[in-house]
Amino acid sequence: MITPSLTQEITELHADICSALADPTRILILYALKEKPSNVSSLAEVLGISQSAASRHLNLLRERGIVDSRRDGQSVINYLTDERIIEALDLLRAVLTSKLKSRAALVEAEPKSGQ
Amino acid sequence: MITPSLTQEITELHADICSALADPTRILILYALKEKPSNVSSLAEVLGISQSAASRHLNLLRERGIVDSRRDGQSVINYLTDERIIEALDLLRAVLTSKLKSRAALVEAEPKSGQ
DNA sequence: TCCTTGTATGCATATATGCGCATACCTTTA
DNA sequence: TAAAGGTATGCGCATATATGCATACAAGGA
Repeated sequence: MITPSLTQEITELHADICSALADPTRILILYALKEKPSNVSSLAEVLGISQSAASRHLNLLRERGIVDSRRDGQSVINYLTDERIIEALDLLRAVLTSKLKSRAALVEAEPKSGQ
Repeated sequence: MITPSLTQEITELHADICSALADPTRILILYALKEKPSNVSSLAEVLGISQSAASRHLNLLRERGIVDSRRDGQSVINYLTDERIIEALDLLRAVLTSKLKSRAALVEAEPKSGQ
């Protein structure tokens, strides 16, 4: 029973995942967690952001199911739930790189100030 | 010469691409364009959105370099610039599907109203 | 040149997002 | 149980985003 509204609901969830990636700080957080699961405050320190900002970003990522956490003593360790998120980010970064490169090539070829 | 601020700038561009995907309507637009490049108003009609909304979404996608357009008579044909965007979307949708499935499995196993 | 079709945009508005600050909350340990 | 480390959150604010409506623009045909 696939209704149009069901499709739309899934598309909204799809967009929710994308919007979780739509912030520079969260992107940095995700790559950092890929390297090393860690707790809120050390993450905040590493990335040079406030503790509250880190907490909120992680909370959002948890709500979206992209990050999960387990208690370890007095701190809470956060980790990625699915490496495919990183794969997707890498793909998108590759797209970005291609664009930057071709733009650079244009500048090379056309010295008369592009646009 | 890789400065921290350069890294940050790239991360911001990375996030810009992600945020282009962070809207249900735009996701539908991208999948529709993958199937068939098309002009603003037919896209609007197919997706059941207003012409102005379609125009603005396409404009944003163009600014981000995800969509490009060429004039064809009186209409403007829009098309994807890079199929990897779709790959990334598919990856993220797969992540979503996994989560929905495992959540469903939990409901199966645990009939005492989850959470 | 005027009209039609197709597209972009200014305006107003409702909503969402990110952040710092201060503070409340939860665990563990002394 | 009190103190300390670590985490979450209410509040206020500045900013960004999405949308409809009406309208300005652009290109092709009569």
